[in-house]
Amino acid sequence: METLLLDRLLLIGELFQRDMARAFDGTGLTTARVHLLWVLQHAGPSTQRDLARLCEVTPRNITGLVDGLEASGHVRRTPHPTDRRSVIVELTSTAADTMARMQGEHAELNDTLLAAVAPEDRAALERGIAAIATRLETLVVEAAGEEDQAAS
Amino acid sequence: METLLLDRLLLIGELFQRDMARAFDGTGLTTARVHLLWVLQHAGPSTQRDLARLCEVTPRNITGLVDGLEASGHVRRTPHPTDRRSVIVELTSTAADTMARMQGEHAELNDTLLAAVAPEDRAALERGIAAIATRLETLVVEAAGEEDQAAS
DNA sequence: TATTGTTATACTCTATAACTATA
DNA sequence: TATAGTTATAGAGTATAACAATA
Repeated sequence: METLLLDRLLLIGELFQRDMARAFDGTGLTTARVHLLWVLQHAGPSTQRDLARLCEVTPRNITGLVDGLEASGHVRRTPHPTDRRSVIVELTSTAADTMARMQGEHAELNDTLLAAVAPEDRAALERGIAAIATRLETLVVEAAGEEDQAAS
Repeated sequence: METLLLDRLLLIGELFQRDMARAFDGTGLTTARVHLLWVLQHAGPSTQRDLARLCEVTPRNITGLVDGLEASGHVRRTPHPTDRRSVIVELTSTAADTMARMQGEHAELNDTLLAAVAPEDRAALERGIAAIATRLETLVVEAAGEEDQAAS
């Protein structure tokens, strides 16, 4: 039985997750926490409310993740300069270094995987994956829209 | 800034998960439980120990997942014919129907996504993804091996 | 009155360790 | 003595709801 392209894509996603989880193992970091660090690195210092929106989770969840990351020394809570309700979360310098290193490894992995593809196939591969990602994103957005409609 | 191929692949993985989770929403099913159902559909009636190995999860975890799926009527526990320690888990007929339908939708999604790719790019895409999956699998296995060695 | 974050509570997934029944 | 599954316990991630402080 031939393997569907879809199954290979799912396998790739699983392998990524497993590899990431293994890389964090022993550091006290988890997938959810690294995701938050990643978002912080890209967005810069942010309120917890903004982090909740960017991560698409509840504010309550951000409280828990920030609690953990603060305890492990990866982030710092500072008061908002004008809004006393808000809290600004920012990476510590060691965490910023860690994230920069991770981004480097990420680019390196990208190159390693691309090197496994025959040079004459690369352009078509890039186009095909971009097309699939776009199509899938449309499908997911449509499905979510229908659900919202059904719920109202 | 150009998007890395790796980032698109990660995005595709996330979108799949989100779409799956949305599809189960309201049915009482979760990603972990559907995964177990999927394994059961492919392996046929199995002991919990075999399910633990196939899902790469602890036996304790299987107990919990089977408890939930039994309560929701998706699986049935029956005694092992010869080994009185063992339990055989099998899909109920309704769950078998559900899984067959899901497999159909899965193949349909595969076709839909492939249809978004230019016909002349498809062969190269298939080859490229297969090459990447193989390379990544090798990397993950190697990394796990090093870790095992370090732990001993 | 609306918003930000937290406390309270609960559920799922996951793990390890100890235990029971059986092989 | 080893194996299959469960109970006990624990921790992370997630959610909703109620609440305090502030806007």
